[in-house]
Amino acid sequence: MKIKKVTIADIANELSVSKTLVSLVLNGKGDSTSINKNTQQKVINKAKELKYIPNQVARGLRMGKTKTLGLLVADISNPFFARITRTIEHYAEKEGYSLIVCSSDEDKDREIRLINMLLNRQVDGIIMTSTLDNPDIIIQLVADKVPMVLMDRYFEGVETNYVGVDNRDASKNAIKHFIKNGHTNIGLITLTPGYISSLMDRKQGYIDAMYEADLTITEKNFLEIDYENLKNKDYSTIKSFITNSKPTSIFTTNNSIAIGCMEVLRKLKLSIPEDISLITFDDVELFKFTSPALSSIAQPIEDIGKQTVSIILEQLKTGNLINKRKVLNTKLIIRDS
Amino acid sequence: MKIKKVTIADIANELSVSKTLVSLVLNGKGDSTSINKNTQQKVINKAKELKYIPNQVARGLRMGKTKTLGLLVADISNPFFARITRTIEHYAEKEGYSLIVCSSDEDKDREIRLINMLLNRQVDGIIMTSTLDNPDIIIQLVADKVPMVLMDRYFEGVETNYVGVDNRDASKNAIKHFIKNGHTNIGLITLTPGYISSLMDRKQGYIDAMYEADLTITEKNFLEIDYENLKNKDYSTIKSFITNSKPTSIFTTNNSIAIGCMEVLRKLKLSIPEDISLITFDDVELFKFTSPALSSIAQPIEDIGKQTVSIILEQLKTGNLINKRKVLNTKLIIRDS
DNA sequence: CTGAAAGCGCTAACAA
DNA sequence: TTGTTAGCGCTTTCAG
Repeated sequence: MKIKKVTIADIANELSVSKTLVSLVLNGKGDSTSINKNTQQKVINKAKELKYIPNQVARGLRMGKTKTLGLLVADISNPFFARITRTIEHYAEKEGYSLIVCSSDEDKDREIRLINMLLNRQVDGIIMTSTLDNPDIIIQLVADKVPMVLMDRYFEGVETNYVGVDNRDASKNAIKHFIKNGHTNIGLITLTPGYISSLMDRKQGYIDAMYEADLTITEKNFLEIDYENLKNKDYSTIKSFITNSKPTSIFTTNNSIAIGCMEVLRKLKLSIPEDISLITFDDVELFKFTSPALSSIAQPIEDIGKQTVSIILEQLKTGNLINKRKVLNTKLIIRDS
Repeated sequence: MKIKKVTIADIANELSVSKTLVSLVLNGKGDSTSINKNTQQKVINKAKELKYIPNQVARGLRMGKTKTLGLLVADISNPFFARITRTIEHYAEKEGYSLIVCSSDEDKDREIRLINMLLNRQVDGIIMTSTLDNPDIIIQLVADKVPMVLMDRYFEGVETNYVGVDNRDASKNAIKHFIKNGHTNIGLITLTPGYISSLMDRKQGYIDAMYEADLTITEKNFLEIDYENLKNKDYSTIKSFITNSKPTSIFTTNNSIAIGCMEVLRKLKLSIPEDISLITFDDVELFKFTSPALSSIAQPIEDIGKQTVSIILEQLKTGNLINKRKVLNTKLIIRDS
């Protein structure tokens, strides 16, 4: 099927020079190895004429680096991750790196498979939002000196790079906003894999604020919805949570939950913010236009992507693992909800 | 930096067997080549013990296939493409394929660079939404027998695979809906690279409907907004279009334009649908919750992804290029706008 | 200034 | 039942 491929050997043969020379010239090392300008031009012309396509795979094998980064997110179709991916792609491309993108679907077995797949493919580094409950694999990666940066979620006690936001403080602020407006029965809806650091911190921020205001918290304040259910738009638990706990305000820990929540409130004919107030983590462009405009905590997506790539590139360039921790600022955007 | 890697040679040495044997066993060909069950187990154990990671790059070089697909979209951060990517990832992974994802940003030079990058990386096939005005490169790819499928956008006269929707008919229906509701001054806002097939067809559908209803169309009915401006949220041309042409209804050819449009209408204090009606191509989950709920043309995203992968896999399996054309159905969702 | 040769890790004839 | 050998296409000493 594939048409015979042109290799440097072909160019070398046609020109009766060595592969070495061709390789040197084609890699821009012609001048530094002082190869005849004339010969250089001939090589370049011939390459063009033959429509030579350098084989990155062979190159990767030889050089031990593929110029590829693995990007493992929870779900690429979530606008938060999609936008981050775009910025990561942008900054990675500047340095000649491509991205193998994959989604874990918040499934840890799947994530492990994907990490192995990335390792098989010899990616030069891995950027990931891990959904693991046990960081052993991550620790192993560090031990194996795999350049890596955790995004959005970290692991307590694991020495590696992390880029994210102060989830705890951001959530605390949101809850304080509720409290300031007289709310006392504040519900929190979060996701099931309860060990995910960002989600835990968001919950903790909630607790902090409630505690500080001397408000009591019981199990009735919390709902954990299963990722699978959320994905399948099965919002039944949200519905019963709202009807049972009757919160006057709700804090959701990510954008998908917020959407589910709006769906339920609409079905229940409860209006926002008259009946129930809503603030969510993650800002989505359209929240501005929803009815009512949704209040949210916006993450600095562009910056998260930029910092992430910059850290991984630093490791790739210096050849040393580093251990940076970048906690960026969020913005609480109060709209009409 | 990288720790010494374990190869099949290491396993072979430790066990005093040949690399061949190890390779055979590890690839599950132990039985078919009737290798001693015992030996097989020893190899497997040793591989585990040494934490052997197969090198896909070496394998790819040797076998001439990388088990990687290139996915080139206009912009991965656009929810339409993000969702398609997710489904493509899903179906590709089932067959062991990974995705190198990249965004062209509707920039043809960039797209050409990215196609070359994918070719360099020896992807086994390419799935793309091309933004090219000139299909020469695509024709060349076909000539070079690169498995490929065009998504969303095709090229007239180019014999290759395509998966998309009937843009023309879908748009025509939307406009007919406007007309049925008494609109005569209907604006169309689309994107600048006017040669993109899906966009052209959407415009043509508009023209069809207007023509059929004996409504006159002038230049004042059309606005083409530059992709860069749209991306930078520079909506000034939309604003002047609306104030000048004073349409009573607007059809936007994709979701980003619709968002820009809402932004402008809000600034202009024009309400939907009282002052201006709006229908857009592409449905976004949140349109249901915008104020007012936006009417849209929904594409069968799941199916587009599924068909796309299925076509490319068929080519990969049979080793023959095929030439399929799948035109899927859209759904006009009339909400409150 | 240019070339020969080795080898990255793997698979697949072909031998034994 | 297992091993030898020859590359895949490329880069890179080391020689000339």
